[in-house]
Amino acid sequence: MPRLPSSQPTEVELLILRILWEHGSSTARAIHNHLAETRETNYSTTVKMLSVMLEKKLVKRDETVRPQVYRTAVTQDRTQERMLKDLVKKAYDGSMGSLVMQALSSRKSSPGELAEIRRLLNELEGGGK
Amino acid sequence: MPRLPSSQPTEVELLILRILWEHGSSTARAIHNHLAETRETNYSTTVKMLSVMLEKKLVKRDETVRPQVYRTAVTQDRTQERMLKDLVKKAYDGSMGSLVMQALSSRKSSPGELAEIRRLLNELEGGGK
DNA sequence: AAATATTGGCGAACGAATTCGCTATTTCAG
DNA sequence: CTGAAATAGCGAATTCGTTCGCCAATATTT
Repeated sequence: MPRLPSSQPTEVELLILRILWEHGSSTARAIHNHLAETRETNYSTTVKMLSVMLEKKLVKRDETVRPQVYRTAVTQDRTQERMLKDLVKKAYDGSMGSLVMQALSSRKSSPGELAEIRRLLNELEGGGK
Repeated sequence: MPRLPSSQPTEVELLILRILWEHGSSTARAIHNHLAETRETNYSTTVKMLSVMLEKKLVKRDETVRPQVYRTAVTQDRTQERMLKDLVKKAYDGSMGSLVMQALSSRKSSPGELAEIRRLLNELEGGGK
């Protein structure tokens, strides 16, 4: 009757990771202050989440200093890639290509982004030969 | 102390939606048989999930026939788009472009897919003027 | 050093997601 | 028509994610 353990960072975990990616190593207090800008949350909750993330090895903690300092244990790239792959598997039947096409057509990317993508595309097709 | 109601189809809901998208309107039994190919699940569970999805308006039900027949109430495109947009917001800071770039570089798409994407890209840049 | 404030940690509580047992209803074979 | 088989529905149980209250430990202020 259970449910599978998610393997991907959850909603709040991701919020905290993003704060750490953006601001680098931080104390619980600093993390909480950033979090509190967006959501109504309690300091206790932040600390608890950090301890959960510590167990899941999503963050590491320097306990030699006071207050303790947290840093990420996963990179932003790898995390994004994992989540993306997961979405492709769950919703696009494994076809990354069809996801990309939908992404491009459904959303207007900026001209700069389009140029960037075109450059990447050239690289990929060139390298493939 | 709760958690927010997810707004996106959940794991199992998505599995059921995919079955319906692929096979069209189906009875609970037929849906269950497809589900059971992949996961160990009970007929009762399938029926329950369908009733939950009915409440959430993810599926509709024709009760005039016996056995009742379920069909989707959401399209695959819209669902994918929603989930994609959600991922972009949560993990890519809203930048669809950076998602696309990571998608293209991290995964080898087939040459056919790349050509298709290039075609789409031309169309987008052309149309933008 | 005592009082006060900040930091850290634990366990309880709640909703969401998923599961299934059990009962009721309907269908169908004989 | 009667009993067996399939279908439908309900409520309880379980896990995960998230929240917070409360207490302990540590640091800061007076």
